[in-house]
Amino acid sequence: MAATRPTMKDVAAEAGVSAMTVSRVVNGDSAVAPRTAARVEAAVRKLGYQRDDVARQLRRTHELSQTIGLLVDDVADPFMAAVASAAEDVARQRGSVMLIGSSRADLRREREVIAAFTARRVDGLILTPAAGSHRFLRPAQVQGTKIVCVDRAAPGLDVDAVVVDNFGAVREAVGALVAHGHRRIGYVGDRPEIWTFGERRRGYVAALAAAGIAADPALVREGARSGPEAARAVAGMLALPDPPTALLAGNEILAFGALTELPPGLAFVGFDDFALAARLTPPVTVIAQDPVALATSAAHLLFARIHGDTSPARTVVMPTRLIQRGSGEIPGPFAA
Amino acid sequence: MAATRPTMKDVAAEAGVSAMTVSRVVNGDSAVAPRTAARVEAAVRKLGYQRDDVARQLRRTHELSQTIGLLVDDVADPFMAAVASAAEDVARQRGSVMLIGSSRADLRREREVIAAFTARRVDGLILTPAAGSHRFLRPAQVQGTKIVCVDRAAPGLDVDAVVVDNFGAVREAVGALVAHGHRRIGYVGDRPEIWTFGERRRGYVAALAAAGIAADPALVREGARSGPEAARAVAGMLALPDPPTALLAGNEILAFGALTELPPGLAFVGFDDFALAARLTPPVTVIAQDPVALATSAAHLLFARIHGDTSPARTVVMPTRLIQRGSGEIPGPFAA
DNA sequence: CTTCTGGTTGGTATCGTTAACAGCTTGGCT
DNA sequence: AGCCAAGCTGTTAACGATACCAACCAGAAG
Repeated sequence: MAATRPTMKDVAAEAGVSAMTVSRVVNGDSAVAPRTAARVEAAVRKLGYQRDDVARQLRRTHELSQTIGLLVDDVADPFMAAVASAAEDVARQRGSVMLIGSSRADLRREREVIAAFTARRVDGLILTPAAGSHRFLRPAQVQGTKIVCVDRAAPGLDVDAVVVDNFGAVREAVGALVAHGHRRIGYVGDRPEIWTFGERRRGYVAALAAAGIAADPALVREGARSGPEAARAVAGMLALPDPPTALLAGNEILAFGALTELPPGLAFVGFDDFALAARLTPPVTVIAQDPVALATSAAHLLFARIHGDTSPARTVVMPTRLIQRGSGEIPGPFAA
Repeated sequence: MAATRPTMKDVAAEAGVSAMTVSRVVNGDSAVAPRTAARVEAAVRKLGYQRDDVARQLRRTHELSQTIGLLVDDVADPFMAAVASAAEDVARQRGSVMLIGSSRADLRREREVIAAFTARRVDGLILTPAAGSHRFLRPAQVQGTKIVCVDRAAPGLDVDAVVVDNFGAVREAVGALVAHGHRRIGYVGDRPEIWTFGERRRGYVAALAAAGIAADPALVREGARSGPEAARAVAGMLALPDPPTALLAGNEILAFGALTELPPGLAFVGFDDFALAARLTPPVTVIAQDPVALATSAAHLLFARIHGDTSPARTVVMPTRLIQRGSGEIPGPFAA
């Protein structure tokens, strides 16, 4: 049957010493005679003892728990997966473990998961905040939980964030489409209430405005959260009497969906680079960002805060790069 | 400054009751007079109190910690990301949070992360075991930590596993290539010491043997763990005096790498389906499996164990499907 | 009036670990 | 011998929550 987990007391009895001595040995405290330490170590091995970090954390309430929490929309999203991988790498380097949760863009779910994390005394949180106010994080923050946002800013919360210039990147990409002779440019994005997608749409609108093109609401489809949804949105646009000649997809997942519906000859730009972009026909022009660099930077920032950095909250903006591979350079009807 | 986290004692003082009463209110115990409960709730809100689950877990040592651990090779791998997402979903449904770690196929790292997890009293572990013996998990298992493997079996450990028939799937796919007239078929895989890739190679070898084709070691490149490594492996094979006319890639990441080097006319089959497979030229034939179903099944199995299922360890085999899209049906030199 | 019941509340000990301090050796020095 | 320092080990009391039991109160029953 399930043997119960041995405690320091058990090890102490086995080795004929006090629990305190076991503690010292287990934690590598030098002030133990080598012979005693050897006896304790033998007992540890014999019983299969492992220190109980739950009890340890309780006793050492003012020390760190060496646990951080990561909250993303959905780990299955390749961008978020890269973020999670990079964040966990840094956590490991810093001797911490990482709790992970998916909000699925649902603020209530995000709240619940964060509550479960803070109840376990995480030292800090890395978030891709869902839409809506994150004021609810204030108490946790006041009580010492460090918070860093990645990919998105958190409305109503004074925290560090590591993001890219979504507005500028999209404005540039749409500007390039305009320069290639497009005036009817479609945009498929996720919910604009999510900071990142709000910024991207702003960039789209700004580029059109700068070119003196009136924005057509029929060419903007937002709230798509999956490939099939994006595909339907694109199909809808293409069925218009005056369909777009170019299209911008707001992220990798939406790009995949859009590409399934994309007719040849339609110009296309996607946000986020992906493995096979160069292999498609035509090769896909993308706005590339570096999720690993974003997350690594965010994680380092978090650990700096955890270890006492109290400087004012800052927002780190990482670069994006427009990679022109062909699909975005297909000339439009107004090409020179 | 960082206000310190309020405790039940603080709430009790604020509400003019004992800590015990606060505990009852916080945990929804009914035996509290409504007026008292209201006073306590007001104090909880006023102080921003949240129950400390670390202390709670310690006191309730024989209850569950409502925490599970997931250990994968690398969350950034799309297959593993899907697994993580699905596992976390189930955990959440079951009221648990999930710790995540990446082994990067390094057994030592896997051990360390698992130790950090068990020290935090996880109720169970979902693993994609790296190469090597997992005997080291025995003590944790004996002490009650439930373990389920997903995607891979764990050599030397008596645990549940949810996998696909990698051997049969690859044998079928390679058999199909042979049937299309190929005799020089290349294989790019990860380290065969990892159970899954061992099985896949066995399938490859068995299919060739069944067709009476002598295996050529120059056509087998193993140990590739990234796109670029797979690309180099493929380039190496193609530079042979007698290059392959067909190629099988052992997983999604390797397929992406291989595809960058793949000349037109070479038949190709990849293990794992991916979003743009149908969009490539030619469309890519794949062996599809369902990582979400695998992980969901594994997680349900784990929670069943956690909640007392003591039946003998079982291995669940989920289906794969050969999706013929074109690249795998390109005829070879021996086509009828 | 006493006893009892049921509903509510509080006290105490404990989970496993460790900080702080106390106590015991041993050996060296005067 | 006497004393002290250094090195090692043990004791006690927490950390914050809760299981268990005791105590209290009102009102009902006898």
